[in-house]
Amino acid sequence: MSVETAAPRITIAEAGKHVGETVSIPGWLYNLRRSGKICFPQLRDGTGVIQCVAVKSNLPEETFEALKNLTQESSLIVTGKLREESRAPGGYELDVEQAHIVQRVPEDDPYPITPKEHGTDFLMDHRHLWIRSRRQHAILRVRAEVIRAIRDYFDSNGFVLVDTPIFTPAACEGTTTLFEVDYFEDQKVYLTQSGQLYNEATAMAFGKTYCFGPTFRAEKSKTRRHLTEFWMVEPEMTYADLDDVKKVAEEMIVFCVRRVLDNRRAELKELDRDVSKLEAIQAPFHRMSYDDAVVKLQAKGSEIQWGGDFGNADETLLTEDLDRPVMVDRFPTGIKAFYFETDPNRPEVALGVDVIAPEGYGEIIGGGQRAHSLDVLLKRLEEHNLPKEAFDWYLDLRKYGAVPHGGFGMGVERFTAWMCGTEHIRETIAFPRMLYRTRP
RNA sequence: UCCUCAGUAGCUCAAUGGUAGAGCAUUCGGCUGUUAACCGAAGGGUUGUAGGUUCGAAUCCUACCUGAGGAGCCA
Repeated sequence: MSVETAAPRITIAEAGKHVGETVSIPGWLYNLRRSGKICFPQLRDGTGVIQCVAVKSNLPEETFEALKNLTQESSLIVTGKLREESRAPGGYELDVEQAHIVQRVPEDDPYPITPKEHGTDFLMDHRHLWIRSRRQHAILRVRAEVIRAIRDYFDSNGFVLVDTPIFTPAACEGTTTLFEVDYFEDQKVYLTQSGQLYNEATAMAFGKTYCFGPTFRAEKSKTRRHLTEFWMVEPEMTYADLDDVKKVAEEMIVFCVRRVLDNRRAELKELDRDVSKLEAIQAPFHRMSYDDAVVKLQAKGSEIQWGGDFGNADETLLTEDLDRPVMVDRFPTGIKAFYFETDPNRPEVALGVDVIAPEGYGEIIGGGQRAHSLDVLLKRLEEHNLPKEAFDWYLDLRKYGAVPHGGFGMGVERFTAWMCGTEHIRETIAFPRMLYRTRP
């Protein structure tokens, strides 16, 4: 059963197509300005905000009084005629003829988030309401666009979506950063930190696959770039080498940036995002070896030595003079996970690649070519002190038709933060999970 | 885990060791074109918690709690 309205029901986003018509719009009171015998309720409905005009002399007494004294975020259905209006924010205005108040927010317990400024702690405590605000609303719409673009890219380029489990029996890579969960019969399982090992199995079955879902990292990282629960897309390709991985990463990023620019212009404007920075994201990206990156960083004053991993400041330094992402490859084997293929000409470097976004957004993609020889993998497990038995099924992939293959993982929130130009990753997911925050 | 900063009205913030303040929000009054409207008035406080110094503490000291920023860690 659908909700009854006095006139044909439309959304605010559709207002332009109904100028001159009498329509009903269900929504919530975003803000209200009034002046004696006229008032301007601003209605939001999730698709936009529209200013309404209620004039005392044109309305029944109780309708005007109800509107004039309405409280912020009260739910209501307004009915009236739409017209273009240059004075109204948004360009269209609705002359109220009827108003049905669905639920009035009581004034002794008013909506806590006013149009004025608030602090981080307060807003995070009210995250369930904060997502109604224009800025948060815009960010989450960009996120949805990013996710849709990612899916479209892989779906239309021969990748098959095969999702991997969230409960996993052991570490994919390291061991210390896993959330442990009680399973039946005193068993322990862990929340996935990457679907990659399973992706390697599915890619051997389908050729090209990807998984896309939540990922969990029990790292005690307290930075503006870390969540304990985040969404990651991970493609995996067979008969592919490091260059193939880099090419797909580059193509996918350009595709997603284009989609955001094409479809979420209004949201980027709401966020005051400098879109020229995003227009500049074109192939080819900058390409650089780890060796050259270390030299460049040292020249810029970094303390980094060959063999060390980049810090946050290093990533920013590396891209500060660049207008598009940089792909850094061939990292020291020692700082990469056990499953990376090594360079046949230089066993001391791994065939991994990080894609580092400009403007200080840091690593958005990590990936590379996987070791595909059984002997190499066995040796590597030993070097990393990992139990061979836990990886028996994974090692099967090297016994039964091993081929060169590779892939990468991209964090959706970091990518969205980059698109939106947000300071902190916590705004790019509806209900962020962080080191010291799991509510609401 | 470490470093730094912060905690005062529902919110954002003021207040030389000496009477607890403003704006917004709420309530009441005014205004027929407002743009985070404006004008007038009212209500609203155990200054994060527990100790200590002092004639006197929001202010100084100690511990703890909470939060923020950063470091480390980080596929």
